[in-house]
Amino acid sequence: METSIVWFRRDLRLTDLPTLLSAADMSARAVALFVLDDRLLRSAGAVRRTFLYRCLRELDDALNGSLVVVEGDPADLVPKVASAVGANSVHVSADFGPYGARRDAAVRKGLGDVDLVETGSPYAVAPGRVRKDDGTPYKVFTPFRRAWYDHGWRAPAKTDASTLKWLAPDDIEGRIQVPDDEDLGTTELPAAGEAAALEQWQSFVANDLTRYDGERNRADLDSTSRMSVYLKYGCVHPRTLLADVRGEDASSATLRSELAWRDFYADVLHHNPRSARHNLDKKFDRIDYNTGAAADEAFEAWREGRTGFPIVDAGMRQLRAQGWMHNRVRMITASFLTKDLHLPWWRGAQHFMDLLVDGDLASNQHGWQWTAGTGTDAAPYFRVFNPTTQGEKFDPDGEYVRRWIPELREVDGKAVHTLKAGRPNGYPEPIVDHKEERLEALARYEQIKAR
DNA sequence: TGCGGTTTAGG
DNA sequence: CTAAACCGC
Repeated sequence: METSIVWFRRDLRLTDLPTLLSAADMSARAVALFVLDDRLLRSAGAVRRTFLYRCLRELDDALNGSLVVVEGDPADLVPKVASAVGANSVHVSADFGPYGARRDAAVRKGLGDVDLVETGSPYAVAPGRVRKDDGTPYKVFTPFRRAWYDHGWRAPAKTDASTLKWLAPDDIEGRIQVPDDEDLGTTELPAAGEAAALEQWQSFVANDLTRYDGERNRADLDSTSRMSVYLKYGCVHPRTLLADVRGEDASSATLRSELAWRDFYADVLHHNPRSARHNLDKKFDRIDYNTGAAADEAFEAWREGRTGFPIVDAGMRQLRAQGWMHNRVRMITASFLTKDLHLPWWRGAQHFMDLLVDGDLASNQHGWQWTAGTGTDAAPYFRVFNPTTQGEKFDPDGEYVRRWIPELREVDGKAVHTLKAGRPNGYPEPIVDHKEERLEALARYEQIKAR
């Protein structure tokens, strides 16, 4: 009898299971396997580990308790489980990036005659598939999006895991319970799992989609889709979302475009694995960053939300409180770190990856590189966000700042952004002069441009 | 998903 | 005269 393993990676996609199973003719018996990968877990941060555990518990419920969880190195454990259950094949969604490729090679080696079958990707179009006519990858977003849209994608699979015959062998060595939640202090996370994802999505489409294009940049409104964390963990597939936003209205088009950014950055990282840690555009390797004790102190003030720039501090405090930050504010805080504090983007990107529950290597690192001006299709070097005018524009009544900075709660309206009447309750003076540091950033970019 | 200087519409 | 539109960096 045919026995297969469905190896769930970090993406716990229930959505596409029937498709991948029918494609593989896995009607007989299947083991649902998740490997708690030491190396990935350590780098994830407590917030993402805990959210992952919650997703796993939900998945286990959906599979009637037959999810097999083991802990360790996939290169050892996947072949071991395959051998224990006499599997003929292992099915896993495609991965990318330096670690994913190395891990796949190691797993494949251990499997011997057992097939390792890639059964899809957590993207509308898998990384590497959208290419120019000459076969090279796109380096600019807009033409990528056009080609991505022309390429198209199949309809989402229907979720019905209950029709599958899941095996839950008890004698698998190292099988463990999903770990308990870690202590997150007062951090509040969204509900985990596929049901929560679909509920949030349906509520967004019914109530907020029409306002999306006009209001998604407003930090003070809950006007974004909040899908990032569910996409990250595969609680929902982007094709499921795309199937619901096929309209020609501006909001549907903008939402599709945001999903195209996600696919674009995955594609960029797929073709340039080094760009997870290094400047994609090498000419920026020569740029002068601040270092030493004063730089570390500034970095600490940024991380803790006490830079004296209200919109920046509000964002950094929201990040700690929710493991999430509004996208517009991510750009503002990132611009501040790179262009006002003259610190390298990877220091900020690391902090975001430590705390963001939706932290995704491709989107995070390339979002940062976009702001820093070092990435593919990056913002031009002369574009420097002014934290005060950005605050006035995207938090016009100051509600967002007051929500996250208690010291400023008694300041009325948009005056919280300028604080001309003073800084109450010990809220700090600005740690830098934005006008000066903007010119300093332009001068440093000018330097590397010269040669 | 800039900024700042210049042009121009409108009163 | 003001503010929005325009435009080069």
